[in-house]
Formats: sequence, structure tokens, C-alpha cells
Amino acid sequence: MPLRVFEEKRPLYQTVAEQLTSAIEGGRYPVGSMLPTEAALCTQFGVSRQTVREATRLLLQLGLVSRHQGVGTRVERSTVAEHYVQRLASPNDITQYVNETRRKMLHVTDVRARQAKIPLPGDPEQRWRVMEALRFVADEKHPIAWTQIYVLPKYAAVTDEKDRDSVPIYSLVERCFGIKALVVRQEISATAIPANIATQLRVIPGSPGLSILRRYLSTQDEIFEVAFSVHPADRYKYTMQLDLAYSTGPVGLSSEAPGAQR
Amino acid sequence: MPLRVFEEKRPLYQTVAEQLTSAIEGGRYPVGSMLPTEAALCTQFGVSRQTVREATRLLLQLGLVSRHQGVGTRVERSTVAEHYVQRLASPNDITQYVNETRRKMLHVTDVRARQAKIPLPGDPEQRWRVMEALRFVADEKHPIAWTQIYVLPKYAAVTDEKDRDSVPIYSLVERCFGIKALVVRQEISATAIPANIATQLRVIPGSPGLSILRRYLSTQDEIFEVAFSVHPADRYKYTMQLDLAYSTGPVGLSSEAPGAQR
DNA sequence: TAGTGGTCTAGACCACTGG
DNA sequence: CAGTGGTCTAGACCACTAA
Repeated sequence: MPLRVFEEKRPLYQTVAEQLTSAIEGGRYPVGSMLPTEAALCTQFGVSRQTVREATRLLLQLGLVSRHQGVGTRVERSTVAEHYVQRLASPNDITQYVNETRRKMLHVTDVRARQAKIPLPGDPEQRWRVMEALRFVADEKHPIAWTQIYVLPKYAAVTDEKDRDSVPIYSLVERCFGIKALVVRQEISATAIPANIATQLRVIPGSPGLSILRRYLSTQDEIFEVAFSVHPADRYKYTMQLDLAYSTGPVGLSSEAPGAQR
Repeated sequence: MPLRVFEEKRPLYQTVAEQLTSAIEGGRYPVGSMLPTEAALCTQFGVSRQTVREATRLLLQLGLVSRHQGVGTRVERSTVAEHYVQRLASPNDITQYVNETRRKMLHVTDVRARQAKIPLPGDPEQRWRVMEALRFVADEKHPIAWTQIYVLPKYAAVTDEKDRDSVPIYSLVERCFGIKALVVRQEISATAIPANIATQLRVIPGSPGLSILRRYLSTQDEIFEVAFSVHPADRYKYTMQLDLAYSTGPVGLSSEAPGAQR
């Protein structure tokens, strides 16, 4: 007979989930071992299978277990994975000023990787298209950023787009070539602004600047764009917020829809 | 009779979800409007209620709809919300070097907010406990960071803890007082390192440095700690990775109070 | 082939919301 | 109060995995 804690107001599946959670935390089901089968849990708790599944679904979201058809439910962690998460509603928020500033393109050239001012991935002889630009806030005279953007030659055509100056380059590449930036890696460091850049930024050479190196990785694990920007110390500050979270990563998109027509 | 697309291998609920998704994207169900009731969807698609619920659960995860008991299912967005997410497995990863460095405490004092070198929240007469320290990589002679940590007086006792030097302060506060950093706000900027700090860091005064200001917010929306660190430009670099994600934020912990429904 | 989780149905009662 | 989504049951078939 199922012994239910008396006077439960909360859903049954939640109670079951908690029992299982503490059993896992307590070492009753060690990491790597299998949870009892769903049928077993049904009789053990005296509930229906859906209730059991709803309970294990919670554990699944917390990253405690994983389910495998034909195999069973495996314990993955003994304790709920805690972490801090930064969420950016729009990809543009990565570069925090995109919407409040305008870009003035300086020039566009081609270089080989080894000639670039920044480390580029892959073959040193690989050619890249380089765009150099300044960013201004509204009508301010002084730019807040000097930027250099490298894209692979096969995407170089973006430099001919007409909204080249109003849209982030990575976004242009995405739109024109149907790819998607899956991952963005960012490095933030301080530097003494070199003379040639300082002139453009209208600051004293050697004065402190915040430099950000950003690498955009597409679906095929290829780095299709590298952006490098330098900001005078007193004109820009990078801010971010991290929130405590418990669940495992986003479940992400459902499927490989048959209608990926594009 | 339900007209099912013939020869379906994929789950029914997924098909239903896709139909609903494109109906929403197509404007058939505008943002702010209500989806048909579950019962209606059952007859419309010729499926059981669980199948409908599983389908709307997918839309829920994608942030397209929200469900409200006694009310219905409301359309929240017309298109799947895309965003970039940074995940830190351990809270320590916020300060990326915690595990590879040792801290040397310089001194501990008390100050009023208005006397502090950095802006502190709340009353300018509010007292704060201040710890000043240096961080070293392994056996290197030169520190990679000069740090100042402010905590509220009620948590000042952490400065007496014995593992004060090996554990991050915010973590000590959490452990000793049973609170939890729910949110961490971070500001990264460049500065010319002032003379007094430069001496400690063994760099030339005025040389460029990366400074990071971190505010730790506890459950009660209170800022219980503010940490400020300065790094010589060539000794430290802040790196992060952002991943493309689709689902809405993690639902997280089990018990959510019946509040915050719009 | 036996046993697992994945999907699906039909029906039921409940908790909550709004008029 | 009627109608909504939230929970739960009992039973069924399927897809997958491993022996």
C-alpha cells in the first residue's frame, strides 16, 4: 500500500520527485547507476506511470538523471547543478552599444592571416577581408570605439551590402549566407592604445583602453568572423549580469523539421 | 475525422506543436490573444488532451505561449525567442582565476560608503568592512590582481574565518550566513593604474589595467558585497563564451509562489 | 526476444479564474 | 457559477537497446 504523507496539497509527482531527489542525494542511487524502472516506481509509490514520468521529468530538468529509450533512467549527478547564467535577449546585446551608436566605415582591404594585428585561426596564409571602422554615440564628435572586423573571403561580399553601415557585420553574414553564429567567444583586456589607433580615437597615444576580441563560430565549427575593438577607457564600460540558475541547459530546438526550406 | 498527414514517423504532439507554431508565426493567433482551449484543440487535431498538452508544453518552453490555470493559454511571442547565453558551471568561474591563484590579504578596515574608492549603494554614511588583498599565480612574484572587497557590517565576521584566504569572500558569506548570491552584476573597464595600487602590483603608475567591479545581490535584493579588482593589462584577460539558445529561461527550483502573473 | 522508456488514448476530478 | 488549465489513473501500443 502506498504510504502517502497525509494531507498533501502539492502535486503527487512533485512529492515523488522530491523522494527520488533525496534518495539520489543520499547515495541510495549512486551516480552512474540506474534508477528503478518506471513500472517499479509506479508500484513503489503507488502512482500511475504518468505521475512517475512527470516526476522524473523534473529530475531530468535539474540534470540529475538522463533517460534512454530501451535502456533506463541513469543517475547523472548526485546534487543539483547550480550555476550562473548570463542571458542576452538579442544577439545585438553582445556588443552593448550597437543600437545606440552609428558606425563610420574607414576602409576595406584584404590581408593574410599572418599580417593581421590580431591572431587569426587557421592557415597563416589564409586571406581575410578586413573592415576598419569607428563607432560614434549619436552626435558626439569623439568615437567610442575603433573596430577591425575580419571575415572569411567567401563571406567578403557582405562589404557590398547597402546596409553595411547600420547592421552588425556578423548579422549581415548570417542573413546573406544563411549561416548562424552558434557560439561567440569573447576576450576582454586592457591595453595602452597604440599611436595609429589613438589618433583615430582622438586620445593620447598610450592612454588606457578596453579592447575586446570576439570570435564568431558558425554551425560547422568554423570561425567565420573575428572582430577586434578598442575603446578609450573613459568612454566605454562592459557590463553584464549573471543570474543563479538550476536547470540544465536549454532543451533547444525540437527537431530537424522537414520544412527547412530556405 | 482528423486529417493526419499520412505516414508520420514523428510524435503526434510534435506535429501539433509545429502546426500551432506556424499558426502563431503566421499571425493566425496574434500576440496577446488566447489559443483555443485544450478541449478545442483536441477535437481540432483529433488527438487526446495529453497530446495537446505535450504540444503546448513545447511552445511553453520556446516562450511562445504561457498557460494560466482557470484562464487559458496566451500567445506571448509570434516568433521563437533567440538569445545568447553564457553558462558558468561553478560560481567560482565568475572570477576566472580563483582556483589557480592564492590570495594574500593586506589589511582589513572599516569605512563609510562615501569614503570608499568605488561607488557603494545605499546610505553614504553606511559602514562597510573592507578587505584589501593581492592575488598571485602559483609562485610568481608579481601579483595578477589587487583587490578590494566591501561587505556589509552584519557579515563582517567573515574576516575572522580561518579559510578566509583560500575561499572567495562571497562564498564565505554564503556559507556563514546562509544566504545566496542570486545575481551578480559586473562592470569591466580599463583604467590607468593609480600610483598606490601600481606600487602594490609592481607596475609603472599610470600603466593600463583591467578593472572589474562586481556586485553580489542576495535573495532580499540586497547588495551584500562589492568587489573591485585591478589587473595589470598584460597579466590578465577576461574570457567568456556565449552560446546560441532558444528556450526560455530555466524554470529552476521547484517551489514557485503563486505570484507574478501579469 | 524481453524489457526499457516514448507516445497516446479516454476518462476523471481538482484548483483556479472570471463574470 | 461555468469554463479553464493542472493533475491523475488505467491501459495500450510502439521504438529502441541489449542479451
